[in-house]
Amino acid sequence: MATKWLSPAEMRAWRAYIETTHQLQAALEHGLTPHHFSLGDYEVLVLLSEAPEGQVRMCDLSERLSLSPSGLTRRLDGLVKAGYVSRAQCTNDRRVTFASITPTGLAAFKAAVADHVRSVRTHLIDRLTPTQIEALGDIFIAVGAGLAETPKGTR
Amino acid sequence: MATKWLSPAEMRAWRAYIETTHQLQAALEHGLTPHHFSLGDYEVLVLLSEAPEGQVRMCDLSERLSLSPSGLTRRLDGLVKAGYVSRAQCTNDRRVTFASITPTGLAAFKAAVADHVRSVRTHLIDRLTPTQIEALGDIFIAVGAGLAETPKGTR
DNA sequence: CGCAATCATTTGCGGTCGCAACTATCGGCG
DNA sequence: CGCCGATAGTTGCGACCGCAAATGATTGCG
Repeated sequence: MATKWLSPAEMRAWRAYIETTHQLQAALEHGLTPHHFSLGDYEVLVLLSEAPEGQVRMCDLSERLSLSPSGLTRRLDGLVKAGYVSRAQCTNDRRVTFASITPTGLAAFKAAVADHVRSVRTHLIDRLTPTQIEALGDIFIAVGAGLAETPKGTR
Repeated sequence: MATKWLSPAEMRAWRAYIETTHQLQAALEHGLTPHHFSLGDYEVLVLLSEAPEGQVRMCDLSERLSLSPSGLTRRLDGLVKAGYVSRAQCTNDRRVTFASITPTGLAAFKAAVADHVRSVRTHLIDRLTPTQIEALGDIFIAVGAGLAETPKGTR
């Protein structure tokens, strides 16, 4: 079967994406170090702080973070040890555990948000025109939709 | 100082990017498992196979891969153990070692390329219009340029 | 020339993550 | 009611990676 190669424009886009995405992640990670937690920890706090009761089932968290269950367990371990998150058993279904943000965690999160937003701006948003920002959203929503509809076996 | 928050469009782009990028990487990684190496290994082989003599200085490799020196050492360890890459001392400057692709490595790489390109197509390229592909390249080239010009201390 | 700063690479260490296996719990169907 | 399969979470294990320190080699300046 003949392979359909990438055109120059496709190659350019693909390489730019692959080469830059790691650097961008590292830069954002670095921007959070003064606050003593990682980008992954930050994302947990984002989701918890947005949740109605400040708590989310582990199961749902791992899916929304694209993290394996064990990965989430360990990430929570760190946040619990830091006092930012606590675990709460669900009385209704005793299999499920809620991750719940503590007042300390919420305070730490609020203290970090401004820095992080500034970081996202300087490294990503402010580099782009409004048209490009629109396109960026469109592109990754389309790609995400494609990944979501792919059967899990084929992943 | 007042924090400038993200507009809805900016938030949409940022979230779509962050949430999708991990999944995309995982999907591409998964597509290489039948060939018994990781996306990181694959990227090493790409750079080596493109190099004039099939060899690149460790130093240059680590920079082009956005990998720490130690990370590259370990990644090469694996590739050397697999027989895909060999280390060669530079006679001119005995500090440097070249990573050099072996015939076995080249064969394994060539066997994987078609699968990988197909994977990139199905998960990314074929989801986008030509206009979006152009925009994707522009966007990450701009972001990459911004990251490159940032002083290292600020990273 | 000779010493100090620099550079290229490796190693020890700790942290993060995924997979597979295990435990505990729930739900449905006979 | 009782069992089987599915679901939620944790743990053992191994892989990968970054930082800091160590080693060996080179360069430059006095």
